[in-house]
Amino acid sequence: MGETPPFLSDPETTRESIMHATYLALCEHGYAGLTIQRIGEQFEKSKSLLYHHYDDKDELLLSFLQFMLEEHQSSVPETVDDGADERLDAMLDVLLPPTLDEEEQGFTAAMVELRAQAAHDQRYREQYAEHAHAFHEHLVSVIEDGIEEGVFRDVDPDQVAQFLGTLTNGAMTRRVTGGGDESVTATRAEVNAYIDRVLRAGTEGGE
Amino acid sequence: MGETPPFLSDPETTRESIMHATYLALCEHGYAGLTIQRIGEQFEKSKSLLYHHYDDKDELLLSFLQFMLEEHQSSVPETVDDGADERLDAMLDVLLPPTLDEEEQGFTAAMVELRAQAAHDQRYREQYAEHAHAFHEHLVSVIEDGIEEGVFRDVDPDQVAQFLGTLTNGAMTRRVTGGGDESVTATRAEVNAYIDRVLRAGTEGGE
DNA sequence: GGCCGCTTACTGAATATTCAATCAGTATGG
DNA sequence: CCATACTGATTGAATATTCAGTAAGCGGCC
Repeated sequence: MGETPPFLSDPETTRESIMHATYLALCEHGYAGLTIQRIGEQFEKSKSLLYHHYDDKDELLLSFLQFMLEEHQSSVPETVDDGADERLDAMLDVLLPPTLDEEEQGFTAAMVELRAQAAHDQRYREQYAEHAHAFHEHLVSVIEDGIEEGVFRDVDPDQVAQFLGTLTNGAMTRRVTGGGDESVTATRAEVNAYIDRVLRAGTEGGE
Repeated sequence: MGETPPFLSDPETTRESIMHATYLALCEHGYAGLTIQRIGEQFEKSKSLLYHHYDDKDELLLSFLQFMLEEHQSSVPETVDDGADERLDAMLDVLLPPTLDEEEQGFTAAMVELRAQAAHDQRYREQYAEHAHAFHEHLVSVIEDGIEEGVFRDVDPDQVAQFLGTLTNGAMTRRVTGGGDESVTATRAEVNAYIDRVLRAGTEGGE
């Protein structure tokens, strides 16, 4: 846990470097133990410099949340040349991989911890609502495409997208909070059953 | 937020009272802001008394986690006289209600925040793994019953239970972290589609 | 009954540590 | 020479935890 994720392995700006340090401190100590001191320890420059770039801890952490959400967003592929069913499959493969390497594990844990803050912090909630909305729209458009292409049934794209979003959220959380990888592999397998039976058009109820 | 939940409205022992105070402090300040001082503020007796009943903050919070998990467990119904499909439906109605009152909202938020700690604290992870296992077994037995009764297809009970567990986890998290109630109502509706098409036996692919 | 000794529940003040944040001051580069 | 990047020392508040001491219940025992 706490490995350098590839996306910021060599930060170019000081602010990026601070985001990097914050990430490492979060992985090591958890959100509740995330202090300016500990961020400073992971930071190659001095602790006081943090206050030169951010007004206070609050602003730093909110920036960090945005930073992480952007990173997460950019990890979901946006293929366009494939069919809708293949695009959906590709998304689910990225969102529900059978295992995670240490790096991905740390990132996922960080995301789960950050997300939980939204339960009592409205600004975090707003950030997540925005982020979830973008992801939702992405899913909706893939499903709509599938319906137009005739590979998906005439389902309610919004409803299906919420369903899949909930599922991927749950899998992400579960994996790093006691569920283990097997909870995700089983979920992934059953999602396929769902897609085949509920979503996919074709010879109705094809066994 | 921070209403007294019915399950500990009038604590009988001092330790129960401390759990109550901890719950209120968690609702008000979040896990990261959960200090002994603030627990003491919600507690009718003195702050130092906390150390008479618990070795340190760590032990208090771990006890609190167990306490909350037990409460959560007891909120899921265990009907026996109904058919398996009705029992499953009843469980999902409890786990994915269309809305939450303020009390339930606070409880859910607290559970989500606590759970996230498991991402970097192994003891929390162990507690959750145990809790999740019990819930999983409960689901499995309902599904197995359904298969025996002939109301469910011959699915893999373990896989389906993981799927539904992931789903309910995700819904719980999502609702209080920016998804809102509509994400859950949509999910609930689509779970019905899943149950009808994938799980339920009978006139195959019944529209 | 009434006093004793022991345990348990409880308190308020005090401790050392850690926290976020400030600030005066030093480089450095255009 | 001015702005920006940066540092080390420092402040005061908040932190977890301790501790000496009070109050109250309780079983025995003269």
